[in-house]
Amino acid sequence: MRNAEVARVLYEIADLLELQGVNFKPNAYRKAARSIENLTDDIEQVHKEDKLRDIPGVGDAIAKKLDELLTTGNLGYLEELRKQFPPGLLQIMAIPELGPKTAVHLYNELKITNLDELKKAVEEHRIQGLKGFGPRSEERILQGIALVEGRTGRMLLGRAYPVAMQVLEYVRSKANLEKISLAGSLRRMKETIGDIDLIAGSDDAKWVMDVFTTYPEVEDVIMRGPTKSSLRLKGGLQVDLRVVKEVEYGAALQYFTGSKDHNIVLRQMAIDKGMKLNEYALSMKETGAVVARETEEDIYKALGLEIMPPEIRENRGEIEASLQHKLPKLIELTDIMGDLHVHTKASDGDATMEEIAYACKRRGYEYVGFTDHSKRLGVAGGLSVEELRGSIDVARNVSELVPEVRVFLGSECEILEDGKLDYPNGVLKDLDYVIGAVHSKFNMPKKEMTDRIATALSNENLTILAHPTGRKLEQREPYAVDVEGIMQAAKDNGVCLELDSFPERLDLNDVHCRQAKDVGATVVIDSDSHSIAQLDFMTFGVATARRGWLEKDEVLNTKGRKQIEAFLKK
DNA sequence: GCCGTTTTCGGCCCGACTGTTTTCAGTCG
Repeated sequence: MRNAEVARVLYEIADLLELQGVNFKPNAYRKAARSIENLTDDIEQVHKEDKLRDIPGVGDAIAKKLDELLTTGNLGYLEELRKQFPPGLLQIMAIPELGPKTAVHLYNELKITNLDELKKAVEEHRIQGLKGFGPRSEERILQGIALVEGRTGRMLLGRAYPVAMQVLEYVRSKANLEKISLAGSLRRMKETIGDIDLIAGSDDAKWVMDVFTTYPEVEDVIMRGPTKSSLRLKGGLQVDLRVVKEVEYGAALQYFTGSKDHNIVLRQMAIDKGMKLNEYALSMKETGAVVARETEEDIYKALGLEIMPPEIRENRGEIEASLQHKLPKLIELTDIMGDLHVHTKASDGDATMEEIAYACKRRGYEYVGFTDHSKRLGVAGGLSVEELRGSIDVARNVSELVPEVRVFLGSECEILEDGKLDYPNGVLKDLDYVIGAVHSKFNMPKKEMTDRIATALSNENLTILAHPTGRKLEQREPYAVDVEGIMQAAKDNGVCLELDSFPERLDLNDVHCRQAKDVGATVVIDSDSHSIAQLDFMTFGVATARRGWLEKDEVLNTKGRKQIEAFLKK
């Protein structure tokens, strides 16, 4: 069972306990679930080593339940909880502004057990009669149902980020604001986000709110208060803006950037110093005297910490590292010297090598690597051996046309079921480098998939392992594979692990990057772009690498042209 | 249900907004 699956079970228990109306237990289960999601190790391995109790938030009771779950694949406790409420209530709880209390209330009073029955009850105006509900409630519920039914889940970082930057720039310029920033999971560059959080510091909050709520792309103003407003944009994204006084900007930015777990530790540190930390300031508990608030730096400093980049504020050891002055110096987008996974018109991309080479020159890249698909991937225009040989000449010509950018010719070569590559070694050795990729037979058992990839890694022509787990966010689970074993094998064979920057992929993910760092395997961050515009996806790959604590030296394509030439020649 | 240089019980982050309340509960982040 994967960590994410185990976490999902605990989240469901938390929701069901919340329906029961018990206190504190739901949060205890959620904390344990988050820890397991963030775990670098495989939960099954932790279980095998009898170390479940070492996971933060896992005590005797939850450890016992995990043991049952991981041993039998089932959990009696969850089955029992499920019997107490109809499953539809969890869906009702997914409606915004409708929580466990209301869900149970509707169930007890009107015997409403799912979204359809709720919709019917609203349409027949049976909700209005209940205590605490009016006509407005019915309207909100109806909107909420439509939202839940049309919802695909969380929004990909790569989709939300450009939208958020547009809103931010609009408010910044129109309201003439200096102090405005992304906050929340988007500022931390999580791979998926729930909604867009913005924070502004201004002594004229009303004016800022006027500007914000009249953003041209607004579908619906969900709420509008003096310091906090929420919009739903035409694309369905929700944007929240919180305005605080100018002097409070740093405190608010820190607070609303999170993560929740990071802030809980910070607040505890404040309490230990006789202080209190909230969105307005770090202040003395007794007197209320302000200790720090204007900048994030001031707040971290007053707590005895070095400030850390938003991407690592997840309570995964960054606070300890800060205390010991051992924070990593994270890789930055400007460290990237080239892109080694780019598709062209020859397979399923939509630009020519020449067009892409010029685009790379404009970006200041020193090199680019073209890696069209291999023959087996017919659906994506995989190249025959003859076509591949032909593209070697094209690449040479482009290299002469655009001398500022060194052009490498590689292949995104299928790793077949037996671990062999899709071209004979005699062909592969004529390329500058080879990226191996799994695009077929995702359902192989773990051992077989691991052997398949390990075989490919041992091929002397392989340079990079593409998107190592094959997951696609909101679409496809990663295939079953021993990730740590693969990382070790990659390191031993001198093969780099790719961090594919495509928004659906981000594979390796942040936790895997951290694992690669621990193992000592080299990571290469690629855009996997199929168009010129997609070269920009590099931003999200670098952000994910930063979330995984990677530093410049741990990433292959921070090296300059000469070093890469030497590396690929080996 | 978890956790502990204020330990084995008694806490658990805390403030803003909404709707329908005539003072607040529920929800959210």
